[in-house]
Amino acid sequence: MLDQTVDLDRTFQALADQSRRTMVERLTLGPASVSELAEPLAMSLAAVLQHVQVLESCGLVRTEKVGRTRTCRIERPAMAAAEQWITDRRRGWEARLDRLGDILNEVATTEEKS
Amino acid sequence: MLDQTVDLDRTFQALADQSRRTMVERLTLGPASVSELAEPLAMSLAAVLQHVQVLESCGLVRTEKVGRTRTCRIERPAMAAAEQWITDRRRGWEARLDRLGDILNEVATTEEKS
DNA sequence: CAGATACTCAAGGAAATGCTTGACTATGGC
DNA sequence: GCCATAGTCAAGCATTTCCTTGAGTATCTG
Repeated sequence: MLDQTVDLDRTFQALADQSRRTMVERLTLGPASVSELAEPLAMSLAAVLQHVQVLESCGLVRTEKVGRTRTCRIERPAMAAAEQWITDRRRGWEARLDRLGDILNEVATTEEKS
Repeated sequence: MLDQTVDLDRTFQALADQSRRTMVERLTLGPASVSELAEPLAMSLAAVLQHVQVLESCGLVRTEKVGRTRTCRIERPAMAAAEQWITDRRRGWEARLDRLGDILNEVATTEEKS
């Protein structure tokens, strides 16, 4: 629980790349091999592998090698952590706007009374 | 609508740094000056300014200079876009798990029948 | 066994990041 | 006017990122 900072760094960093997001999008449709992930991308297989390793190192993806092919699949928790951070911010900030609204209402009411 | 790719790149990239996330967290509590954002961070003001510029360039933050102080405030849409991308993935992937569940159920039912 | 497939590893290079320092410019307060 | 405050600009530097190429290594397929 202590290195959530580092994990979030890594996770957001991993998502900050269109190629990797494309891979993640593909993987939400189901597991895929490295070559399958590479297919829509204009880069060497070695490069794709490096991306897979980035996704793996932040826990967004888990891989397993069977025979000569490595199968990749999405891992929920990492994605959830990123989502959580954002929703937490939104919540805090919506709460603030609510309070602001309350204050404005109160001011309006007070004005009315006077 | 075409450069959503670039924007998402930038936005996730911006969030991939603890210092910037700290600033964003602070800003969800309300607007703040650059020095205020700098206060909890162990770095020069110039560095903080550079972070602010990153947050600004991806649209997460808007700033306005009045007198000698620059006030920063959060901008919803950029954050929402990042959140949206993640929730979209989750949805697609949950839908898939549902279909998978359906199939498993169907198989189970068929097995039962036979 | 031979050739094709599916990665894997290592080195290297261009560009981007995250800082620093030092010099400078506007404001604001007394 | 003078000094502190709040920020700005520009170099410069260490690291990291994203990709390449070239040379492997296993694992199928016929």
